[in-house]
Amino acid sequence: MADVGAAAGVTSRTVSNVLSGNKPVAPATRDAVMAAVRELGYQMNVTARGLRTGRTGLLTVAVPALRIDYFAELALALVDEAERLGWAVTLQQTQSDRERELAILGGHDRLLSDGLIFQPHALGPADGDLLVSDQPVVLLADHPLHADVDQLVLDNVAIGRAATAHLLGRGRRRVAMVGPNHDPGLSTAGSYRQQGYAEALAEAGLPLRPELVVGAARWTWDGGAQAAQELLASGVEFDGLFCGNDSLALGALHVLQRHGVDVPVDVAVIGVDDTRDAAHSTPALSTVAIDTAGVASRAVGLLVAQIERDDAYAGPTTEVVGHRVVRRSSS
Amino acid sequence: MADVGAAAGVTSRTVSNVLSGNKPVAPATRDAVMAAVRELGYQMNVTARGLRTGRTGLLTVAVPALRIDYFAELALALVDEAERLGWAVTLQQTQSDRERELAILGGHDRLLSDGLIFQPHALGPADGDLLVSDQPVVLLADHPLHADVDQLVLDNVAIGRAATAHLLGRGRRRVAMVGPNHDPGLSTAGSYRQQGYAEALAEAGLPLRPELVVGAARWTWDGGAQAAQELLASGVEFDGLFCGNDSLALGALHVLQRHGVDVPVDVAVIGVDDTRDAAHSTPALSTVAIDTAGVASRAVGLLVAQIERDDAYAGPTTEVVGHRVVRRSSS
DNA sequence: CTGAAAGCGCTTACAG
DNA sequence: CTGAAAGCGCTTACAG
Repeated sequence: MADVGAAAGVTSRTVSNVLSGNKPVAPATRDAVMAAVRELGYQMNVTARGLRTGRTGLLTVAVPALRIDYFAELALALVDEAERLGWAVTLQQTQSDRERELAILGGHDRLLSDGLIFQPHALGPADGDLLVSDQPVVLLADHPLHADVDQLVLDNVAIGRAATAHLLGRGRRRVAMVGPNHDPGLSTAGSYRQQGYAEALAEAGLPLRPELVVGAARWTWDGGAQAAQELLASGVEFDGLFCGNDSLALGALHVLQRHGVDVPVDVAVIGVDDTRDAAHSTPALSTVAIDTAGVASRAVGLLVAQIERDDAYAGPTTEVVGHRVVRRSSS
Repeated sequence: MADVGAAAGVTSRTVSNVLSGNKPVAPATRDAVMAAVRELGYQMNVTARGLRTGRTGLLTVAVPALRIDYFAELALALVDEAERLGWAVTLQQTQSDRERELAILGGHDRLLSDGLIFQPHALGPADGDLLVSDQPVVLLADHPLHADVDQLVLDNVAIGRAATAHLLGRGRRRVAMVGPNHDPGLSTAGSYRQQGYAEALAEAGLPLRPELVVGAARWTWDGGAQAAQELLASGVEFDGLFCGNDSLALGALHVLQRHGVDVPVDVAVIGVDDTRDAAHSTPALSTVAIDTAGVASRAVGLLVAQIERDDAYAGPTTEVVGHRVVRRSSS
């Protein structure tokens, strides 16, 4: 930068002012500096700028795994929203590994960035106590964590209840569920959604039949296909199927149809998330839509407000993320 | 860091050595330092470390748009591969905007990172001359750029030829194509794949019928659905359909089926990319698979070799990315 | 509007 | 194995 200044007949301060635009510079000086920049092929050292200003222009987004459609769509929505506000996003996957998630909470394993949006997967509510971070944080979670930070939380019990109630409302009386994950290490949305499922059945005065509930270790298309196989193989009768997410539902849908089950006549199916694929299946998949774009916009908004010490930022809040049933042809 | 040293009875140099692991430190000293770190809740300033070492641990991946399945899968494969080697990835979208792509080539609009993997979309071969970068770069492209850097290039003509030849090999004689994009600003893969299509027809001694070629401005599911509508509405007969990518093919497949067209009996369909959705449609979609994982691994490998000045790195190369026809039920 | 200088928080030769 | 000090390349009060 000093070299550029020398070539333009000014000091590095003026070069800095021209390049950053922080302070006004006389047009002639400005042109001379830009000419020198071009001639010397000067490119600013962004790391040095970052050290000085305390800003990197980067946000970190940490999710369990990008191979899971929901997290991929969430991450990409966050990238879009951040970009709109002039920030770039660095992606980090935890693979639902508890140690890794604790390291992120604890502020170790820190990437170069000004703030963190973190979706834990293997942490319980009490683990929030371990949040020690001197950097701005927004948590996205399946349940509130015991931590004094911004949190956007899904109401998974309500989601499970809404999905199940929808199928009951379509006249189904033997509604099966695919999804609960009893891995003790993972506090997934599965058990909360299962609770909602049970509540909806109870509200309708219907019995909870354990044989209608099939677990799925991984919430993927293959997991859903396998669960549907199991359900069909068991010979148990069912006329409705609530799947923990859309990936499971699409896999299940495929298997049901291959076995000659008419969806929705024989079995009505509903998923959760409203991923892009849901609208494209045949029949198109009913689902409980989670407002991913809304989550992304709110999460980035809160994080940037923290980073920029926005006056309008009133301190940590815990907000519940909205959801709504989207009825399509599968139910 | 000096404070931590004071609390542990050493200087910042020793704290640095303990934290970085660069130099051996006596166990007792080491423990004292770690204790002080914990007690003071010290978290290293990664930006300062970056300025000093000249490394950020970050790679930038710039693609046209993450809403396009192929680029999303490519970007996520790059994230996976980078993570495997201990690097994190910052994502940047160009929206196929020529100015933005030129800014990236020119080294302006630079993010904090040690290297760049860049898939241009609006640049012609000659634009490569504008590549002025003092940072390591790997280009992923639809055609070689005139630049002395590492490039991984698709052979799009061969891909179009292979897809079309596959349909011809299945006995089809009136093969339609969806995809060419005649937007002069975009040097997409479309025109190359169309050239391959034409070559395959010529090799089989079949005429090129312009009425069988339908453009698609956006290579999305909706774009494919719309193109199929047009094709059906035009009343032209066809028994094979080559789509520029899988998203187009899945949209077209949906519309064909909704209009009672039996795939593959009436019309055999093939796409390109082998995105995850291709295997999940009914019927499962035939496609020309691009070795995305291979591209990701090679791209990250080349970039890291440049960054680390690996002795095994022999200077810029241009390599052709592999592809192969995957036959499924749609053809 | 511009110069000369301090300092952001690390790492690393230079000594011991 | 550790201390004292320089320096990475910027930005920004302090002066003028």
